[in-house]
Amino acid sequence: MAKLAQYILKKPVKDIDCTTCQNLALSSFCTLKKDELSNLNHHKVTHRVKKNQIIFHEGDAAKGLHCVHQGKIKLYKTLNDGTAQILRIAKDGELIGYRGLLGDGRYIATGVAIEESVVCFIPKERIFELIHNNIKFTMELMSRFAEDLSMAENKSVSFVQKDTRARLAEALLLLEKSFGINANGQINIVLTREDIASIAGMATETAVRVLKEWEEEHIVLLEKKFIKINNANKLYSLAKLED
Amino acid sequence: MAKLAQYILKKPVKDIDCTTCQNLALSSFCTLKKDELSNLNHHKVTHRVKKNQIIFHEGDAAKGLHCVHQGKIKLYKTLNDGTAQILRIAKDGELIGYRGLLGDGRYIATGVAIEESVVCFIPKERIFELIHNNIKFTMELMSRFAEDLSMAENKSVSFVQKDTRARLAEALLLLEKSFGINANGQINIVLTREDIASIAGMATETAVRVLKEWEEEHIVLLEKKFIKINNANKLYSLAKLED
DNA sequence: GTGATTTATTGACGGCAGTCAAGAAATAGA
DNA sequence: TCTATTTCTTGACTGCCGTCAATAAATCAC
Repeated sequence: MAKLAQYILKKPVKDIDCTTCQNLALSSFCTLKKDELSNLNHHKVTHRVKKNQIIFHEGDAAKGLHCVHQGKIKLYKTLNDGTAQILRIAKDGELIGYRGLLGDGRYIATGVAIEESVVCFIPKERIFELIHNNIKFTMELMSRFAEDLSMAENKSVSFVQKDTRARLAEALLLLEKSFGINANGQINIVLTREDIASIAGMATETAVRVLKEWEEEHIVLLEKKFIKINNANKLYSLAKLED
Repeated sequence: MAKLAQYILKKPVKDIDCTTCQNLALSSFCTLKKDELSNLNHHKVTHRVKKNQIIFHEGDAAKGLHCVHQGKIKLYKTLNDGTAQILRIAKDGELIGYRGLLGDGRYIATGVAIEESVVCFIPKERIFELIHNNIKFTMELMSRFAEDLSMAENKSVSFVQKDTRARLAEALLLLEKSFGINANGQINIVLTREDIASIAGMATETAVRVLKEWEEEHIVLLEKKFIKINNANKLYSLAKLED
């Protein structure tokens, strides 16, 4: 795995305003009232993070949550044997680290930027304030949990019941759905083969082999690190998603 | 799989009172005030359900949530190919079906009694009322989600990274922790081998074989459907839980 | 640009665990 | 109780996919 920058370089960014944030509609903060938004804006700190920089560590005390302003943040758990398992990859407008606010107050995963990103930090006191005062926000946050939970459960069912091909097909379709496609029709995210394998829960070599096989069958088109899905229907049936 | 009784027999039970419920301290409702509790009591309906009776179906519109007063309720998802995957087994004092309250308002799993049980139903209107009026209850419910989420994520990591032995060891330890032991030191729950295999994410035959192997090594002691953990340390190391 | 490091690819090999099948044991239903 | 059904157990077989190893390609750091 790539060398990771261990600490956030303190590079606060000044010119981002929550009240006019481009991601507002996408984010959980869309439930906030005007004054709550300006309060949020006043207390948030924006950082520019470089590729491979860690934003928070699994097990660290959670001092607040982070909102991805721009970029992509990989969330993963590390196992005893050193291997990592990717839980999800957050994109613009998404909150990360919010699970650390509950329970034992520690982050349950590590967040690392997989590309240069801009992330806003919001102290947990402000979030608790919002939870207490804004029921819409609370419900929104709860829905977020429920959604994550559904995803996690579906994932664990897939992991245990499906073979590697089905899991990889599912992963590719999910990535396309989540990150969209670029001008060339390719899935709009750059991942290493190792990351793709981790998302789909398999060995890197297996991911490489299956991708190659699918390229030969014109199901996908590979160009450098970009993947284009040529035959989504075929992938759907391989993923055994719906009947 | 056993034949399932498809509908709840309407056998309301009258003599259960939320305000004096034995499970109150264990349940999320411990956050409720006196008047909220009596209101809850007034609106809840208690049912006695028999073994193999379904309480709610995956995909059904959720009309409320259910609180297990006594018994054990298995929650599982059914896949396209008809195989089932157990998500968890709820016991006294636990809420089930609460995920149906958010998102698309449908139950995401099927709940079936694995032993004769008593379950209270609470209409979702009452729950929403509580969420709006009692921040402690809301936070409690959110913590519940967070905990479920952690469990689900740990599970999917286990499923993908660990071999069958580790998963089965983990499952047994979790069952003992969750359901305790009876007078004979056995895990206090009766499950079929098929259920155990489903919880641990493996074929029934594999679960049978590994259990037998462990019995020969005196790690567990099998007696009918009861399992006694003889060597928890060994199971811990097999499960590769902590370092 | 150039060397060092990381990432991707390919092949060979082997074992874990799933599937199928068939019989025994246990449980449920009448 | 007796029969039917379900559940458990065991064996045989197979193949998926993980691991190891070696090289090529790409990327990074300076």
